[in-house]
Amino acid sequence: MSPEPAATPRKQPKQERSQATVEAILTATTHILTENGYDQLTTNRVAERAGVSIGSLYQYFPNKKALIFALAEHHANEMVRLAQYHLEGLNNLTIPEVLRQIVKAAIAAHAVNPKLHRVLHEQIPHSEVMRRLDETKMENMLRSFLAQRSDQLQPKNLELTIFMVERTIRALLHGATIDRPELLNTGEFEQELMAMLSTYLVKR
Amino acid sequence: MSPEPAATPRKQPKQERSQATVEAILTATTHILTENGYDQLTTNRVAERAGVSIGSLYQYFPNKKALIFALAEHHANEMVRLAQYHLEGLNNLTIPEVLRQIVKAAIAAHAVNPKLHRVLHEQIPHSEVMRRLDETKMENMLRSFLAQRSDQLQPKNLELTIFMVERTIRALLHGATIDRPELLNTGEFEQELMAMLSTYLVKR
DNA sequence: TTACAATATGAATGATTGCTCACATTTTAT
DNA sequence: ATAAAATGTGAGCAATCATTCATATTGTAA
Repeated sequence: MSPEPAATPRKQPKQERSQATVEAILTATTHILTENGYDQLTTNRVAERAGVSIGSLYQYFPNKKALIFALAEHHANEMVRLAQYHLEGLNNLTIPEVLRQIVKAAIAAHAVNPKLHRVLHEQIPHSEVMRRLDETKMENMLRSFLAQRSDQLQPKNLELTIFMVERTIRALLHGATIDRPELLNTGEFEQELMAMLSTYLVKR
Repeated sequence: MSPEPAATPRKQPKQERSQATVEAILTATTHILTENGYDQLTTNRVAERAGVSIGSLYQYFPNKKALIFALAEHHANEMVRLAQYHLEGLNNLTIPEVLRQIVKAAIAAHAVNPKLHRVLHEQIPHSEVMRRLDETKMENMLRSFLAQRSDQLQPKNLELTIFMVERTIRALLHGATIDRPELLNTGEFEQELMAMLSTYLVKR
């Protein structure tokens, strides 16, 4: 990023002020999206709801797309962060055990802000970039887990397997979050999803 | 959300002439969407490309949303039609055999117009109604297939199973169509998807 | 205090675009 | 042939909305 002077970092009150502005803008965007939907999202309305002038908004976001992208990125990062937290220290587990943890992690990740998640995915025109936000990190995590256990794996083609498993988990969690939220409370859904992946992946 | 405007065609075309107009409009919409994308889709441009006046467009579609919905509906119907064609006379097959046919049917359905399918799903804000277009019929077909063979089924909860299988097939076909089109040529993808569902569903 | 930088303001603009409507043309029915 | 119905036309209205910019306020450093 910008070149840092090698001095003691000191809190810049200016920074705080503008930091608060940026946060207010992102929060307002979230609220308008979840409460009113994408077609009610105008930059002027965001500014108003954030208690900030429209000029300030354009001081931190060059345009509306950038604002939405920043929000989507933030949300994706939160989801990944939470998932990673659930996936620490899985080194000595078997494939079924790993899968159970991965499913649990995905469930937790989708609980970050389901309403926002829904709007982000079903109302907002997705750019190429945006579509890849969640995807890549999950694929990498899966790759490292599965590659370590390739001797226990039944399917031959690792990359295809990663693709299938990642998409399956994401689609089912996504679908449940949006259309069958009641499934997320019972352990049954978790159990069956894990079972499906498990019976497919493990050598018998 | 804002109150939805009527999505029903304004006028039922009686003469051949108007039938041709409607088709020209839908075709033009398809072309603009696939060649230029959703944010280039203006009603005036559609009319121009269709070789028809803007007034004529509004004679058959009350508003832009209705135009898009009509196109989405038409496309979904085509997909279902093609799928059903692949799914006739499966009465005496085993679950794995049925699954193979279902996967084949889904592949065929996604080949109807992949570019349009992509744009429809990733660039266009989806209404509640639109999201359900493909879903329901596929679920019903699955229900009838699986219910007939419940004695061979390993999972207990039929409705949950239908949900999982339908979403899994759709997500993987959708994902492959959009992000990994090369997978659709090899039989490997078909084989593995079938294998995953099969090992999960069938009693051992 | 003073000078400067960072941050905030919001009325105004400019461009886009969905959609209407008064009227013209073509087809059908009698 | 004539009326009525169906269909077609496109200039222009009206509203929306992203974005700008000239100006004001606030904080920092000397």
